Formats: sequence, C-alpha cells, structure tokens
Amino acid sequence: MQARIMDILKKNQLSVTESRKKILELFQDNPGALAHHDIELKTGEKFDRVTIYRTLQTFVEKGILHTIPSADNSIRYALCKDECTEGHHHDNHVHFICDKCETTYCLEAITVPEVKLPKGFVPNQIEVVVNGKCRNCVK
Amino acid sequence: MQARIMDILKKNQLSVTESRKKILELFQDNPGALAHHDIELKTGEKFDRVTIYRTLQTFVEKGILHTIPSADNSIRYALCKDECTEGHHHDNHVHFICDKCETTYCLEAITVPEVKLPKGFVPNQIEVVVNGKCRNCVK
DNA sequence: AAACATTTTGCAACTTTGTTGCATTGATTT
DNA sequence: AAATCAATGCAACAAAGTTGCAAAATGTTT
Repeated sequence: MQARIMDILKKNQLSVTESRKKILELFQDNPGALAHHDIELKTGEKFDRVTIYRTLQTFVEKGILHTIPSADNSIRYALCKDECTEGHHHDNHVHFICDKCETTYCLEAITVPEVKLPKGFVPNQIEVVVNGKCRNCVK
Repeated sequence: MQARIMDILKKNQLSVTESRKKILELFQDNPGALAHHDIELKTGEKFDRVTIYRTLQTFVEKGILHTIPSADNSIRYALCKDECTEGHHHDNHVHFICDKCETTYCLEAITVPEVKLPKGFVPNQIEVVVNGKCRNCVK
C-alpha cells in the first residue's frame, strides 16, 4: 500500500513528503470522494490549511485526483484511474452523491451516456452527477 | 414583462419587494444562469449581500430558480420552468457551461439520458453538465 | 387612508473558505 | 555530506457565507 503511494508520487515527479503521503493514503483508504474540509478533519491539526490546498491542487494538475462538481459549493476530490496524465483527465464515469450519508461514489463501471447538443455547441467534458440513496442508506 | 414577475411572486405567496422584482428581472433578461457574484455586480450597490443570499435561497425553495452544480465552487442559478413547485424541482434538462465566455445555458430541449446504476443505488435527481465551446465562441 | 401585524431588509459582527509572499524546513542530487 | 531545489508553515489578507436584531417596507384590516 505504502509502496503504491510512493510509486504514484515518483511517477509524477513529485517529491515524497509527509503531507502528500498522508493525503494520498486518505484517498486510498476511503471508498468515496473527499472535500477539502474532510481532509482537514481527517488529518487533524497535522498540516496547514494552505498545504492541503496546494497539495490538492498539484494532485489535480498531475492527474492523480479529479474534481466532482456539486451544488453545495464544496468541491469533492477522488482518485483518478491510471490512464489520467498531466493535463489530461479521462474520468468519464458517473458520480453518485448520497442524499443521506453524503458519501460520494465514483461509479467506474458506469460511463457517461451520449448527449446530443444543439447546433454550434461543441462538448469538451461531460459530467453526470446523480443524487439519491446509496446502497447503505436504502431500506 | 413586469406583470409576469408580479405573477410569479404572488403565485408563490411572496411579498413583492424591490429586491425580488429586480433579481427576477435579471434572470428574465439574461439568457444564461447567474451566480451570486454576478447578481451583486449587476445590481450595483443597490442591495445588501445578505439580501441577495436570502432572496436566492427563497427562490430555490419556492421552485422559482434551480441550482446548477459546478466544479469551480460557484453555484449558478437559473429560472425553473413553470412545472416546478415548492420543494419539487423538475429541471431534467442538460446544462452547458462555455469554457471561454463562461456563459451557462439551460438546454431545455435536451433531456438527461437514462443512467443505469449499480444494484442498491436509488436515483433521485440526475445532473448533466457539459463543458465546451458554445455557439458564440466556436470559430 | 390609517393603523396594525407580519415580512423583509440592512447593518454589524462573525465564521468559513480560499489566496499570496516569504522565510524556514525538508527532500533530492551529486 | 553539502549544495540545490522544492515544499511547508506562518502571517496577513481577501472573498464568501451566516446569524441576530432593530428599522423599514409590505400586506391586511378596519
């Protein structure tokens, strides 16, 4: 596990630091996506707020994490699959946010459907975010 | 035009005030969606920031506006179609955000496609947000 | 049309979130 | 192990969002 974290960092030419290791570890251990605030909580007082901002930012730039849009002004981050490289994200899967437990899932198996656009509109990226009850919260 | 604004407010049992009229007018005159910040700019110094927050909030609650998720931490708001009522939004259309001019379109004609979810996940709402170049920015 | 009751507004004060510059610390290379 | 380069933490700030409350505007009743 630790080995893979080192690999990811080295593959992306990032120096291996405490904060980067810890934050990556959080994402690997967590099933869903995490917002900045979640990370602050889960790391305790260990790292400066600024460090977390900058770490998340470089991870997104390097293609290690991708962002998930939301309607509540709190961007969530999740691990990219291996194909993502610097500047080129390929996370064309559907995201699911549970209304009850707030967990955010990357449904890797579900790819985003085709969307026909009106004339003149050229798509670049398509985001599909589904809200509802997740498998743990349905009864 | 003014008449329709009054109608919308009265239909929703909201008292007709300067700020509500003005903000609704903004949305009617604007082709795309607006973020809180846009509204602050377009209304000048006319209304308090707090008033704008509260107005947007009640409009969303009443089903007059709906929110559009984004990956840049700035929720956009757009007019709902008539079918939306308090607590029940039916804006199942696709949203398009232009990478260049930042305009956000509600593509009313394009309904969100079916999305198959894994077992145990029960969908409530599906948001489809497309990024790319809009018809004015493609050359 | 005036007086009452009820909302809504604006202000102040505050919390949270995000950004920038810079000295210090820590990681990598030779 | 020393030199080089990058990352961190601190401070100070800017922007975004929230809450309580008195004053003002709206709607309602007489």
